[in-house]
Amino acid sequence: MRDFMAVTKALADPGRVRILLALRQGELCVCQITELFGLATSTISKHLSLLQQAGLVQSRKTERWVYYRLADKSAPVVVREALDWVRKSLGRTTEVQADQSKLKRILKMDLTEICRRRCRS
Amino acid sequence: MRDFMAVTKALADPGRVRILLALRQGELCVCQITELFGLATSTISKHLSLLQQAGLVQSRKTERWVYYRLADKSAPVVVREALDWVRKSLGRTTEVQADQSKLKRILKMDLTEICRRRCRS
DNA sequence: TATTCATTTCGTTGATTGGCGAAATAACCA
DNA sequence: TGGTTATTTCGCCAATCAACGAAATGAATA
Repeated sequence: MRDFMAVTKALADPGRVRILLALRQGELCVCQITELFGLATSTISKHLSLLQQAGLVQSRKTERWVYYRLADKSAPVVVREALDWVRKSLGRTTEVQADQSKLKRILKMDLTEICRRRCRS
Repeated sequence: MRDFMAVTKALADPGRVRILLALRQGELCVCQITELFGLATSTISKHLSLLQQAGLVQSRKTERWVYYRLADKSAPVVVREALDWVRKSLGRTTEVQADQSKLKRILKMDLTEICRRRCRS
């Protein structure tokens, strides 16, 4: 019950759900996600922390960046089914596809440039 | 997205999830659910209203009582899958089975007696 | 018609949550 | 070592939410 509620609470915010859907593309670093949604870095970091506590995402640190990715097949059943449900329910909505388009553009940019740009603004 | 978030927000409270699991037994009236969880009637009513708005439960009014039941097969896919996920994930946890035991005792009681008892306390 | 009774709605209170910027942390580079 | 840089943590504010009791609703009954 405890684990299940961690998952439902993590899914109860549209921003976090959109992060999960963005991660279908593959792993993303915090600054890319920040750029995608236009929120403060600290806000995104908090969301990611919550998603990770629920087991929905995993992270990996390389050089200066922390990459987040969706939980893999070794994750608990409740988590895998939650991710399947999210993908199936929202994968094709226009809102999410808009995120995907924007993300494609972001992925073409250089990581360091994204971060530098964000600091200026 | 809007509909999906209504469902996830509805599932983000343990009390509401326990209500859904209790309704596996079949339809229950508000006073029975109130008795089961020991919360104020107004609190339960609000939870049920939220669950209904999300499409997870349906209601039926008969004589003095309002009965709530789980959404049936005519419900949207996203709702049916949410209910399946909840049942599969939590159906056999000890916490939920405790609710079931208590519910069995409540179902043996007379409806009018449950309501009368609650008013006194 | 007036009353009773189950439920819903309303208004309030205390707790949780999402958002931000600033400070702390941790890893790389000069 | 000292300085940059990406991320996390902290402290704060505004908004949301769960819980309650009281008042309103609405249907059955006396």
